[in-house]
Amino acid sequence: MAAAPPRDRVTIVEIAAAAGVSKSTVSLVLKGSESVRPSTRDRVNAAIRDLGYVYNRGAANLRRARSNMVGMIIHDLINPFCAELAVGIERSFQAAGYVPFIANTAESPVRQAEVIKLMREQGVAGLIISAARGTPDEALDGLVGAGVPVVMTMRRLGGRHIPVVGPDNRLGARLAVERLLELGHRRIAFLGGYADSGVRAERLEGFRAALANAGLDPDSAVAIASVPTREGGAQALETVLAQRNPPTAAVCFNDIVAFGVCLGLRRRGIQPGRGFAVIGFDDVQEALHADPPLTTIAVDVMGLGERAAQTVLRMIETGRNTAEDHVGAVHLAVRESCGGIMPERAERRA
Amino acid sequence: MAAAPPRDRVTIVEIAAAAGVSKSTVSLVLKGSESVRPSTRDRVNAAIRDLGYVYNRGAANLRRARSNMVGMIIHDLINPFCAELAVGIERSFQAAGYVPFIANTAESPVRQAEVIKLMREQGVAGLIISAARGTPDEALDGLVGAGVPVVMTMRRLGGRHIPVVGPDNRLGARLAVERLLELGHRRIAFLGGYADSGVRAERLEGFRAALANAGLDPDSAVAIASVPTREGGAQALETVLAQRNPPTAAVCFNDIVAFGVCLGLRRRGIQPGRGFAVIGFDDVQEALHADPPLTTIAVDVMGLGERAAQTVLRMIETGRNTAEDHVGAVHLAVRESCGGIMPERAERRA
DNA sequence: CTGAAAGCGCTTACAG
DNA sequence: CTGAAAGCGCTTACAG
Repeated sequence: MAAAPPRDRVTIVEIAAAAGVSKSTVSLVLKGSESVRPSTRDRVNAAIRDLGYVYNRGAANLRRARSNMVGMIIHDLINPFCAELAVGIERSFQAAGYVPFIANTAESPVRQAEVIKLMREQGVAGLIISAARGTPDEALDGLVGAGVPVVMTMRRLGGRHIPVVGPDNRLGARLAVERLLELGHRRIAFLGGYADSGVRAERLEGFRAALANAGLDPDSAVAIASVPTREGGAQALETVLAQRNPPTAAVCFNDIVAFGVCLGLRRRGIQPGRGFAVIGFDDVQEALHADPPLTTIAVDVMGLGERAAQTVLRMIETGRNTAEDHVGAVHLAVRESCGGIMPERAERRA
Repeated sequence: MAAAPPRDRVTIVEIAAAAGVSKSTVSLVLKGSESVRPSTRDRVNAAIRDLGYVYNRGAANLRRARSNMVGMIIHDLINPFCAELAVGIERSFQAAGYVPFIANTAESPVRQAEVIKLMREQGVAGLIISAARGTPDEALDGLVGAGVPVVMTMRRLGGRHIPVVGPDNRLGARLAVERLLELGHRRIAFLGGYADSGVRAERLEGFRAALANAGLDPDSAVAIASVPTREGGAQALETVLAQRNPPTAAVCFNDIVAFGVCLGLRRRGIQPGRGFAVIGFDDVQEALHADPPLTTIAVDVMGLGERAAQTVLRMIETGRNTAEDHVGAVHLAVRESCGGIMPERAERRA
């Protein structure tokens, strides 16, 4: 970073001089204090306008020992689910007058550690993090130990009391299975997601619970892990279809995997929702416009993002650095990929 | 913003006391100065470690009248193209030791104005912006007038000399048309994109130029504007198929529109690439995994993002606040949606 | 209702 | 090689 020629920024002392008051008074006007005489206020504001004054928030933060910056660390910004989450978070922060730093770790714990350090140095008032895969349990200890409010989204960190905001993974998976059972499926697979994923573990738990409830043996149901991508979904499908007595339906780790499963089905000439039922998880925007439209567990990502933001905001403003977890509502968004709906349309297609 | 209980941050004076040196020396150690005796340096570093010191970048920035923050303003972070762009930009900034503020304007010029104000107050050293639709030409005058380096991506602002980094829209569209002509198509439509979009105007220009080159009448080729979404694409397709003597192929404003066109085709029982050729623009990650894989103009978004970042970085570090435009290379990524490739596979499918 | 003074946590000449 | 002093642009008691 070479030096740029110093720009002469106009400061409150110049405003004070122009308005014929002290800089204390300018500061009072800036914060909208009631105790400034209107005529003085107007003079100051006129000077601000005329001189093109720009408030220096950094200086103010330093003096007040408080900051209006908040951080958000996202594990994969290119994932549409994460992008929607980020937008929801950002929206709330902006509305509350905070400015969000965003950083994408691309699932790298190393990068994540750097970013956390940077954010601390920058003096963020609080932080929301969707942790990279393989994040060590102690990754946030420094931050939390220093009293910085931290909220996790989606993913939990082992053994730490950090509030988590995420959807009801167990219930979601249960709803999906129940739907498939209603439609008459008995051999249902769980497809995709990293084997070591905590979110996957929860979804799988709901999946198995629903099977057990229905008197089926949850342990006999296949669950294939995969990278949570389209390719991963397609591969998981191949694996499962190669088995003797293959399933007739799948609950997928998430929508992206489900898209991959649908792709794989179509490659084999099977129409998703006709020959094989597919249900996703998340309800990303694309799900509605997929072909066929994807039945999925809607989690209201934006809402979760907003909730996470509200939670840190409250922690910041009350000075407490703990909060309750939030388990967000989910519901089944029934569309064509699981079959059994809109029989008239299905007829027409047949 | 209520007050949080002030945290007692450890500062360089405490480090200085613990190490038995002055704070000047601590500062020197912090910046890695050569002129500190190794034994002193080690003592200081030990104190830093022991006391859990965190550098206060805000204070440093204030004193140095320089900042390590840069801003990026994105018009729609949920759009995968924009997300990839953001990631490319962020990567370069991080690598250069700057910390990027990111803001999503969701195509709102009002929001954008707020965000620009906030970033100025925060003291960003430079800014990259993909402007919201309908941004007034003077939106960046304040910033630029104050000498803040600004680079635009993708979209240009009328009548202003702000460097723009974007793909070669004209060439891209030309390549697409040329391919379709080679494949024997003669009635080719241009589908999607807002009618008032500058990017669309450029792509359309390339489209028409290619037709004219081939001796076809560019004015007789249909161009249907639409919102640049899947729905928009599907509607544009409907419009065009309803005409007498409809086209047999389409160059689409972007990949999202192209996905919508493919969706619309399939709804009508037409296989994209067999009954109707479709070419997109951008080569978002999804294009490769779409069904069928989308032929499209690859623009190397991440590379454009990195280039934009390098450009502001150079402006920041040289103190100049102009730079050349960058017109990024493009190429045609041939896949199945335009037909004419992989005849063996096509045979097998038939 | 307004001003003088101190101080937030750093860096930067300038001495020595 | 190291220290004392000034100052970045604000805010905050404290007087008056």
